[in-house]
Amino acid sequence: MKHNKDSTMYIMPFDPKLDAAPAPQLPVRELILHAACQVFAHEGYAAATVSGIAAKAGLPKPNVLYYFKSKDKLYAQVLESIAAPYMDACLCLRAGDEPVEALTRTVLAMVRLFERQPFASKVFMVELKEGATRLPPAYAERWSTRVRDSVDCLRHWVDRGLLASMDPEHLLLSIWAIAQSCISLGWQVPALRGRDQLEAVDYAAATQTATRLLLQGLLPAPADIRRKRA
Amino acid sequence: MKHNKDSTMYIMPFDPKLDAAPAPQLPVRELILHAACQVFAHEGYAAATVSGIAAKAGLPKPNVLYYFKSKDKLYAQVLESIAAPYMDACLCLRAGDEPVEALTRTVLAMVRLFERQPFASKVFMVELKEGATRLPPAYAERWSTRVRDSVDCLRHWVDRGLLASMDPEHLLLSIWAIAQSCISLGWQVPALRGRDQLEAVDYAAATQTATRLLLQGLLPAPADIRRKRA
DNA sequence: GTCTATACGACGATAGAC
DNA sequence: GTCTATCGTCGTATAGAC
Repeated sequence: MKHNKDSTMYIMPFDPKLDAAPAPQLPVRELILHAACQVFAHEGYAAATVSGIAAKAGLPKPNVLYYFKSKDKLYAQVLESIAAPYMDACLCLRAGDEPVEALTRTVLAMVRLFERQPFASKVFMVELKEGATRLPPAYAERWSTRVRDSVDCLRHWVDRGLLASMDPEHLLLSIWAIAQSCISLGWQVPALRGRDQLEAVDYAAATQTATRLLLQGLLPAPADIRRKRA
Repeated sequence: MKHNKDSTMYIMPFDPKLDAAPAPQLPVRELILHAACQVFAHEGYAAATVSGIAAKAGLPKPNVLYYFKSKDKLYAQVLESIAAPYMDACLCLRAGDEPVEALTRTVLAMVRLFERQPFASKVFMVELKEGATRLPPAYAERWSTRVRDSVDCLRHWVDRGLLASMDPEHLLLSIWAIAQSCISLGWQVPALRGRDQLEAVDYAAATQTATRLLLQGLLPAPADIRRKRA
């Protein structure tokens, strides 16, 4: 174990709490996965390069391809190494649950994940939006069935009048989108705030905002009070 | 004007109504922009290639670079050629408006745009999420100021009690995200439906879903009725 | 304006010394 | 396991004939 031309980039999460444990000494394989996750998060799959990942990890390029045979497989491994928590966070609705409690729990779990693993979250959510086509088959299948379960659950709630009448598939997408949009100011849209102001996100506030926005829109309309402007 | 090796891909929108006018004879420049828009929408900026765009347009590769000097500039031109309607659709909130009416109008305008220009919409919305860094400076500045105006408008409404108490920046992002998520089943997430089922989206239903979801969550809570399960 | 041929670089991946 | 050198491919972009 030599490598490491530039000691300043040995492991460099923005915050000690961010993503995987920043243990000073990490098995090389984990080290590469960690670096790859950050690079894929920043650049996206297509724009990311093996050289860039190697540089981030402080290794020469061939070392990366020694552990993972190709860029494609490395990306798949990254996905596989992070997928599990997202299954539980994004797809934890069950027909027996109480809707408000279950949806609150979903939002909370998602935001928690975003907080602890911002890079992994970016990678996974982008992959989701692109159809999860690169998820290893085993995961993809489990993902699909659990998506169907969640959609069925939402439909069940809608049918029983526990939720407003909406298309359950759109609804599931919207839940993810809302949870994401409430924490994505840091990642995206510098037009909204100053330039490159990667300021600390208030995750507690994000959770509250997302939950509020989601629930009040999901519950059956109680009384349609529309206050007019003074 | 010769080119056009393969007449089957002269111009090939899935639907005659989709994106720019499918006029059988289009100025070459427009033809390229049209093809580029589709390719960028499908592959994203990084993965798209000049060859691919040329093929889509039925032209040899250098012709594309004759009209637009580089891939970068071509992309910028695509953005510039489509940006205007999105300024009006995404950022049409004014402090004097009635919130419910204004927000309904926003959702309607966005979904309309998605319906008429699915490719352009994909390109623009992705660019937005990446920080709009490639928008030509002139547009970027106008975009920023109008974003600030809309955020101020939302804040104004929140302060006056016309909307629930929420962070206005998150709120603006969420509005866009909800509108998008209600029409994005076609583009994304084949895991939700069958494989590659690019079925026709019901845009009227999407509008209704998004509006319903958004408004009921935005309005000040009238009475917090929570129906328990039977 | 149109198009063939090609320059040039970057990237993914491999060979093979240590 | 680690790393230097390098190969083949494909990308953007250009030269220059028609």
